[in-house]
Amino acid sequence: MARKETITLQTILDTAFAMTREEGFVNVTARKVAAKAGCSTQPIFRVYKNMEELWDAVYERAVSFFRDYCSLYPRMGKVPFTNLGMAYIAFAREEKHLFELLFVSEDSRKKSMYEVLNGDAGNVVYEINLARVAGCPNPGDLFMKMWIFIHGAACMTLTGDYDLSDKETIELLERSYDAFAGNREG
Amino acid sequence: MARKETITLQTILDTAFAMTREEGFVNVTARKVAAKAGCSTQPIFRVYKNMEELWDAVYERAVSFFRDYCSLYPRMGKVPFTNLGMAYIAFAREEKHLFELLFVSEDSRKKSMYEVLNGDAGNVVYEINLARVAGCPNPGDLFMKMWIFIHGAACMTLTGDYDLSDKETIELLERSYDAFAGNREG
DNA sequence: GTTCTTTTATAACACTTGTTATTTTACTAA
DNA sequence: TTAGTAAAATAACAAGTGTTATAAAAGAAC
Repeated sequence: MARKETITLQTILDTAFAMTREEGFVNVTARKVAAKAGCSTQPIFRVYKNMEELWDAVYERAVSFFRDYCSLYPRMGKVPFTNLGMAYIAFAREEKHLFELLFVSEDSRKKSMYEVLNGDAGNVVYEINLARVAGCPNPGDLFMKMWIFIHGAACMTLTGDYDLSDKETIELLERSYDAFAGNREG
Repeated sequence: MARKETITLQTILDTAFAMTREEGFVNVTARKVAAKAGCSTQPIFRVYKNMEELWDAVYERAVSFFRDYCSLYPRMGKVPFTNLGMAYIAFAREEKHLFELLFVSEDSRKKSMYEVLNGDAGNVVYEINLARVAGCPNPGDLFMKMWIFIHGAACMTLTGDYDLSDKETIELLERSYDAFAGNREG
């Protein structure tokens, strides 16, 4: 009955999300997305009402991407919060633009940190319960301290002010946990 | 011999810096600065070769402003690093746009964190020596841990994910210091 | 093949940016 | 008062943005 659709919503969203990863959210403009997708700007405005809608979709995809990234990250920590912390810091190093969008930007659509962290898997709640089971008397307070520390390391990674290896970072997190938990240093 | 100068370099720099504090670096455009200063864009390009030069000047002023802010901040901490840490976190809360420019942005002119922290007063070196005098065996390592924590709290302040009072923050920093230093909790 | 419909491309509008050419203004020296 | 000079204002250019009006293209039904 009519011309066949060649540029789909998925094509556009995929392109825009890839651009966010590579060049940052700010560079996701109508013309640049169109150029990357090999079409004019028109197909964008057929499937999305306006750019705001596309940006919303990209943001939501970034949230999902982060949650998948964390749940797929190899579990290597011996103490609570270390798994999630290592994934978080690695994410800041490997996906700078996404980390910036999700956790440091002033973007109006930004969710709170804990909203992003608590995905379907419920990472934070899971980790806190893990700590409780491990015999920690005040796991919520301990998580807060640990997360301030982890977030600090991640943000410094982003700006190049933190440059420890994974091995060194694990050690650092484990020692910090012990310190916050009140265990003597070994 | 000629017309008297009415819009000086100082006027323009003051205006641009004030705008950075209030609206952020991104909003310091030629036309907006001119509007705020009550003139056309022409006087800007008389005293500065281009906007890049003005932005450079604004950035340098932000660095000075931060250093003054820290050295004027009331000293309230009982343990090392707490003074600087409290000032840093307060700066993130009170001067969001400046903090963003100096410590989290991807701006090309951004100095490293430690370069900014080590002003004429040599804050970091001073604090580390203070810790050494206080009998700390490894003040450099201790500072690193403390500063990751402090930076995390400051960055979370910026995004609204941290909202403790000054009193609570001091306590938090002092306990963290004790924890990192290996002192038992009281 | 013709007609109809939807998708895509082209072109344009209105706005913002840095920057520059031109004109106007204000002051000083003679 | 006049002439010269530097500062400031006006206006324009080129490039970028989101968005939309219009034209072209491609496939389906007849």
